Amino acid sequence: MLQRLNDRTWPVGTNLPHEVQLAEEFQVSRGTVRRALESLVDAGLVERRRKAGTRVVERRAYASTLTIPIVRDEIEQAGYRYGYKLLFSQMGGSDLDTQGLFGEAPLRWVKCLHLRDGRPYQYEDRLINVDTIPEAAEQSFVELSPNEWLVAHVPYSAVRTVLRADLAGGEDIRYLQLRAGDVIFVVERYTALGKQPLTFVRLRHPGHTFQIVTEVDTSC
Amino acid sequence: MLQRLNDRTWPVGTNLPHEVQLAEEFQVSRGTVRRALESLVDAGLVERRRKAGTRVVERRAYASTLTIPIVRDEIEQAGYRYGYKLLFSQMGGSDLDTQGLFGEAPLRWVKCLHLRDGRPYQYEDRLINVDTIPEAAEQSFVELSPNEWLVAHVPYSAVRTVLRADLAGGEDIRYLQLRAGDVIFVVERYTALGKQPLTFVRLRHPGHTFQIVTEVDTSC
DNA sequence: AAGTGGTCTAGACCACGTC
DNA sequence: ACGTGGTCTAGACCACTTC
Repeated sequence: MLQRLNDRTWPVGTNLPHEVQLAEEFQVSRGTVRRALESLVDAGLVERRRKAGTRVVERRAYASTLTIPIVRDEIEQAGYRYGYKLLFSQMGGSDLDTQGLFGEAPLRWVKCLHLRDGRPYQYEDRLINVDTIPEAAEQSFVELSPNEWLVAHVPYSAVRTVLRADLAGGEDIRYLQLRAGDVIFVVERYTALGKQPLTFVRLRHPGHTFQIVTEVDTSC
Repeated sequence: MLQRLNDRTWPVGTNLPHEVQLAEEFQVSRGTVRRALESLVDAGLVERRRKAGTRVVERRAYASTLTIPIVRDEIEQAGYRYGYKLLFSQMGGSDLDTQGLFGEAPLRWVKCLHLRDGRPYQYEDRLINVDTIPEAAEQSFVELSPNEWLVAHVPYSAVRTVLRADLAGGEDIRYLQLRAGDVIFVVERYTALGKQPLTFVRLRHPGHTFQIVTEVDTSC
């Protein structure tokens, strides 16, 4: 079926035969046809609706998958030495614009720096909801970064990610050792478990050393 | 099962009971348990290996999905007016660094501009492999952008995406009407069908008006 | 070697949404 | 109303990989 989609035997807009017909044609059971069709849906190649049937769609979605990396692994796997420094930690307050995401919940506010071969790689500015993650109040984050601790311990179900480019500002210049006019790559991430807010983080990378690369291959 | 993962009845590192046991416990058939477990694998919550069993993993992968948008839709759905202008088109050559991705294949080289409410929104610099997409030689791309035409007509199976931040250079300043020192958000995308290269594109957006937002919710 | 997940079958019934 | 996809079952057998 994938081959027929790729060689445009079934071009965009076509309806495929229904499950029972496909099962007969390929001499397999309906269940097997279903699993195959489901994987085509997952790959974003067709869409299915009851009664309407299975339709070939334009290929655009499902291009790439972003991950929440452990910065340490990211750096070490690239063959560099990882370093970490806690810059700041307190309960409550923050100049981050959280747009009321956390309501009145008590927050832990942490700033830290991830280093690659001793040089600033990422400046992390984070808020943690102590209502939903009470253990976060006891963590010092002196040795272990919030990033690493959270990924290891706290499950989430919803993520919102924003990627953008920015110019280096005051804290970037100080912590990331940049100059005014330098470029910053910003990742903001907000995670929740169900409707409970967990954490919001703003990650700032020197633009000249950082990029996100994703690869996907859904080949035949 | 999702609930047990979220409330850490089954914490990271645990092995789940095997399929037959779960089937008995939840009073369903093994097939049903399997489908549920498969969706947990897709969500990146567990990993499974024969004989070794089903294991709870750290939650980091599978955060967000990037799409290959049709720029027109992206702009119009945000409530703006879309505009398009072909800047340049020829066969062969290019100053883009394609790192030998296309080998000796004949290429179509196109530059164009996507406008939002009359203002430059995205500067597109693209190479199309005419060996694998011969129809691309006949398209003028005067009315219809390569982006739109390709998404509608050409299936792909592999995508490589690079996201980064940059400073505005010569062409950005001219086409995107920016000033030296302004920030650019760059998306580079390379697509292929199997091992056949299809197209490489570099998209440049004014950094102050552009960001990528992705949301995922795998809630209970 | 044994135990786990992986694949397949044949059949039943359900539920949605288009016609 | 009816045709399509969606869900479930009970069972068989296979294939990998760890013990």
